[in-house]
Amino acid sequence: MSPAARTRQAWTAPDIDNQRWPREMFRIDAAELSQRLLGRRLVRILDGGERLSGRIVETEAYLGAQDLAAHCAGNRRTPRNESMYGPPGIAYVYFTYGMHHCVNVVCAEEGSPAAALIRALAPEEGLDRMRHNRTGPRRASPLRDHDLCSGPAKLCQALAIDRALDSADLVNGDRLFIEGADAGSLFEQAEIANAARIGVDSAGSWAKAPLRWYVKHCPHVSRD
DNA sequence: ATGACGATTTACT
DNA sequence: GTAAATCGTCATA
Repeated sequence: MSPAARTRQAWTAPDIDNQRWPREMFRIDAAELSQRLLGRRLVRILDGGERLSGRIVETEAYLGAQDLAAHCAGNRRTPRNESMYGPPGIAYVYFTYGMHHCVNVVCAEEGSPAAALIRALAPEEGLDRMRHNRTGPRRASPLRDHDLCSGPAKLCQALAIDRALDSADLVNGDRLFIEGADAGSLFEQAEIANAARIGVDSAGSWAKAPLRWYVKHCPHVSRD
């Protein structure tokens, strides 16, 4: 389906190849990466080989030392956020609120902290396992598909992503990676919404910066 | 050693 | 709409 035709539909995943991203595709700034990730497939291979995946439909950019909403604001560097300073193409997984994990894709040059937060997926492979990971084996009514990965902590729970995957290499590793290596954006501008980031109200002037992107009319995003 | 906080989610009024 | 859950992490002492 052409991008133009897709704008008339509620949401259709764009065609992609199954090629993994090479390192150089991550050597870009976080805003660029955040947009380019949309439509690509995040793949998680569990111990034992089971494959879980979903299309990335919502992202946020955390730009670097100058970005007061970022964990690396003012070049703050601690054991927790060390991987933000690592080479492009690794994961930054952090733990927050005493119970949740979130996953970022580290980008830009090594030593220059920047990353794209993955905020939502349209789940593709392993939905039963995701449901189990999210709620356990028993539940009165099973979670609906659009409740599985519609938030940064939800998708980590669904895909079993935790601090063990912090700094995991998305280029050469075999536990977490991104597929769909065609160059450029997979969407027309009109198919993508751009808005302020979520949960960064205390970041002063940076709180309102439009650094969140999501696929319009997609039921799997965290919010519209 | 201590205290405050958090790139969230869920349940409840 | 509001509030609770829950604890690693970091700054301060």
